[in-house]
Amino acid sequence: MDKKFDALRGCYLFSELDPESLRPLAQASSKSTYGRGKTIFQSEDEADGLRIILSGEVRIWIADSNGREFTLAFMGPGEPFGEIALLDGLMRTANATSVDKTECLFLPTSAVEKALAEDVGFARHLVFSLCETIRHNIATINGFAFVGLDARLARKLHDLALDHAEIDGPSARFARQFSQTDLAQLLGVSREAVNKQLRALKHDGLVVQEGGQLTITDLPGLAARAELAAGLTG
Amino acid sequence: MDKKFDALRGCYLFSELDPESLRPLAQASSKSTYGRGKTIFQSEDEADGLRIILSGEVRIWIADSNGREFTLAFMGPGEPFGEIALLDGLMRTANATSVDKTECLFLPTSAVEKALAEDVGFARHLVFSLCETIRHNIATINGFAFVGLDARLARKLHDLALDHAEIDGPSARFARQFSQTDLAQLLGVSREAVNKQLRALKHDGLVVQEGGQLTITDLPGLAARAELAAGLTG
DNA sequence: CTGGCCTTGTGACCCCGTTCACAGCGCCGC
DNA sequence: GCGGCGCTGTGAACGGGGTCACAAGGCCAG
Repeated sequence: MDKKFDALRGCYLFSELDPESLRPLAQASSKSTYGRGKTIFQSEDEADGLRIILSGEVRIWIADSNGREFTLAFMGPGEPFGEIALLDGLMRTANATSVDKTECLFLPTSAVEKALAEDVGFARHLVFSLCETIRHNIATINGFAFVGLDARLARKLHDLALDHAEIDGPSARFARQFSQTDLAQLLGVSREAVNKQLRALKHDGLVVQEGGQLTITDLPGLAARAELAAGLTG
Repeated sequence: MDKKFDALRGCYLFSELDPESLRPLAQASSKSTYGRGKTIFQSEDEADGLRIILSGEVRIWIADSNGREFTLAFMGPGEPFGEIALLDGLMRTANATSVDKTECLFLPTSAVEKALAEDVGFARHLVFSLCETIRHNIATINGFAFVGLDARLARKLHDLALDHAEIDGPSARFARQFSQTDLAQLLGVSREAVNKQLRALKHDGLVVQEGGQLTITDLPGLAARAELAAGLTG
């Protein structure tokens, strides 16, 4: 089980925990593997523990009663998820689904509580993670309240590029495909509306589409279109 | 300075802290009073500490570059605010303004850090507070992404009633006036749009307006209109 | 009392995003 | 190879919310 131990040690959440405390934590944890598009947990479930992504990608999303979906975040290797319901003991706030085949390390509630009690560093990192989530959500609210779809799409593409693309000067090539439906669900609008805005971005030479693959050709231009300074001030 | 001590002791944030640890914390804190509509801190300021409302009301809000405002929350006595930037060390996420004359207890960063180190209960309460903020923000995002303005206004009035009104059977009388502009800023729409929806609510007998004072006459009806069950499921 | 100022009420007009309805394309499985 | 299925592209029609422009009432200060 040194694999689990190494996984924990490599995670920034535990970077300040000494190896002796880490060993039992590794033993209490378990690895689970999910196929493409599998449900990890659902909104309103009861919390069972904390998960850390080892490989793959997880989508965190909410839905309405008609099946419309809004994705709050895509999370990647090294990132923890499922902390909120675990920490406050209430129902899950959102759904979590694997995008591709993904591996997670699962820490049951009891193990997390033990780690929290023993390790201030772990607790602090979890708090940072919560704060990051809040800042991300406020940015989302800002977008809904203040920003037109044109700038919102530009901003989202810009953000996605920083996380999911290899940047080469002014251009960025995505490591994976984001469909127009993916983008629509990230922005809370219809797929057709995204299509229309993408057409505008292509027309203005900010992105190109080669073989179904979207590539950003002018990252600074996108940032300008996103009015990155505006709307964040207050 | 027993006033500060009592104020801290009355706050649920410190409910598990023993009096001996509380005493120095009370000494490190200071009370500040703000007039109507005064700025407490601004978005992008550096964090200086944590505040707890003793009396009055504080509005937490963001704005865009054109001056349009969106209010994230109204906070009342006993509630802490300003934790986020304090905990992650980054700039403030929002503005805080006093609504009426309000008194706050101010705990500088150093005092909070000391309390965090000494008292697990305090840390846990702060974490609960963060989680509550996240749940509130997700509900807001849910509204933007899924819910029409009609239901969103109903939902917001329902929520406001629970916090700011005395409930009398199916009806609720607000303890203070919320102008249409207030509601518009809570919902992220124009004042005129709120006016139109209010007209519909009045027409359907869910609210009445007597002398500029809005009163809810049918709380269950409002809840139904809000489709409270829908949109939260996922 | 009177002049601002804030609030509510309301209509006209416009634009954007939604919904619905297709068409074409590429890929995978049988 | 053929038939689905998911993705992209596009257009028509509709509606909701934004913006602009007023009018009217209440309240406070001078």
